[in-house]
Amino acid sequence: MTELEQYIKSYFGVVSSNDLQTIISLFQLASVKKGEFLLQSDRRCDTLSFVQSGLLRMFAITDGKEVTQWISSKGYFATDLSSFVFETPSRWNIQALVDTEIYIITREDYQKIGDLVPKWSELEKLFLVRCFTTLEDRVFSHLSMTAKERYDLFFEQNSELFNQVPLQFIASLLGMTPETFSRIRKKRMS
Amino acid sequence: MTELEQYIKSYFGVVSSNDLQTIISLFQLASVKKGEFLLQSDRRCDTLSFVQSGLLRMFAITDGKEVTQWISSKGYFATDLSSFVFETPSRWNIQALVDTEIYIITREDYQKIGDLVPKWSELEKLFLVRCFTTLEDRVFSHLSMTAKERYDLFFEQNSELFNQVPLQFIASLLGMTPETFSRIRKKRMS
DNA sequence: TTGATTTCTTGATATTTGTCAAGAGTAATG
DNA sequence: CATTACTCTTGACAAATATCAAGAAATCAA
Repeated sequence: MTELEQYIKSYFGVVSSNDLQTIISLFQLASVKKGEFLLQSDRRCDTLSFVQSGLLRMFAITDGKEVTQWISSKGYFATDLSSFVFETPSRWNIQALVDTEIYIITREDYQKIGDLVPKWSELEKLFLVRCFTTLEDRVFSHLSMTAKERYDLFFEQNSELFNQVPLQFIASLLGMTPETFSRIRKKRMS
Repeated sequence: MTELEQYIKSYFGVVSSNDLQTIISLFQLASVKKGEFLLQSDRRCDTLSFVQSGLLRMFAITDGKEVTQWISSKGYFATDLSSFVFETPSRWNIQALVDTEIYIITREDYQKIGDLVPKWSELEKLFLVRCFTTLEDRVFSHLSMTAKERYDLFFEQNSELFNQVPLQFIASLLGMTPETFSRIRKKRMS
């Protein structure tokens, strides 16, 4: 499980070896087949997962159109955070784009971490602030950047996705149509 | 200080009377004159504030242009969360749009809350998840809505700002130019 | 109250992005 | 490997939004 250790560390920071073992023992390795849903909107989200291999897409449907909010690749986590914490209906669907392996934890087991690892609430806080900051940056990109600029920035930071994921989904998460995406891409490749 | 109690409750949820008193005693009432900066970008953000009266604008400057990320009115909080928590240079400026009264707390005093109020870390977590969810919604609005739709939604939720704030700032935080904003507004008013 | 300053509106025009439709390319399945 | 289904690209066109410039309106400060 040494890779899960890395994901935990990368999100939550330094944890003692003992604590790390405690945390990791509460996760289960599981598989999601291509096309399967890890979460459906309007259901309650009872789990949180780290992607070990494969790809998960988080999306919602409005006006009959799918809007991709994020794509989680190896090392990323996936959950509807609001639903996971508040037990409200989920706003997102989470679906596997390819056969995917995940480390998954239930809400009950997640809550145990807090009891077993004294420092946990502090680590969790830092984790949440990082997530918040990432989204702040993302909002900012929509206030201050054009479609081309968002394309370039995303390509810099996530180039590996461009040959693993249907490009229409990347277009959607960047807030543009597949056609616009395709035209920008053409320029960038020539 | 009964209003500060309400802000705390609205963000952090139910707190016992005793704990609330403890928390509130660590905040100071302070004034920020119109035009004054509560925070400058690239400086470290050492405080968190709730607006008691007046208006604070959070913005950044890129390519010589000001981009308004948010406007905090009565009851909202204002800080660069990332800088406040990680002590990194702030990405935002925070400036008073009018003479403003705030309840302010320093990082040191904020950390004391955690020691004095046992439930605090749990409340803080819920607070952060709510903030995260709000930003998720905001990202989603840029992926799935037109300028008109964002205008309408923001007007529904924050109509009081429309006659208190230079409209160019609202335009910016909605991700459109002042001209586009003005034209949409004209249609909506006729 | 009166200038001075800032903010808002409006029109003309340019640019960006979206829509629709068709075809080409690619991958999935039996 | 053949056919079926997706996915991507391209062009023509439409719609949305930005830019620039000028003037009107509102606000501020002396």
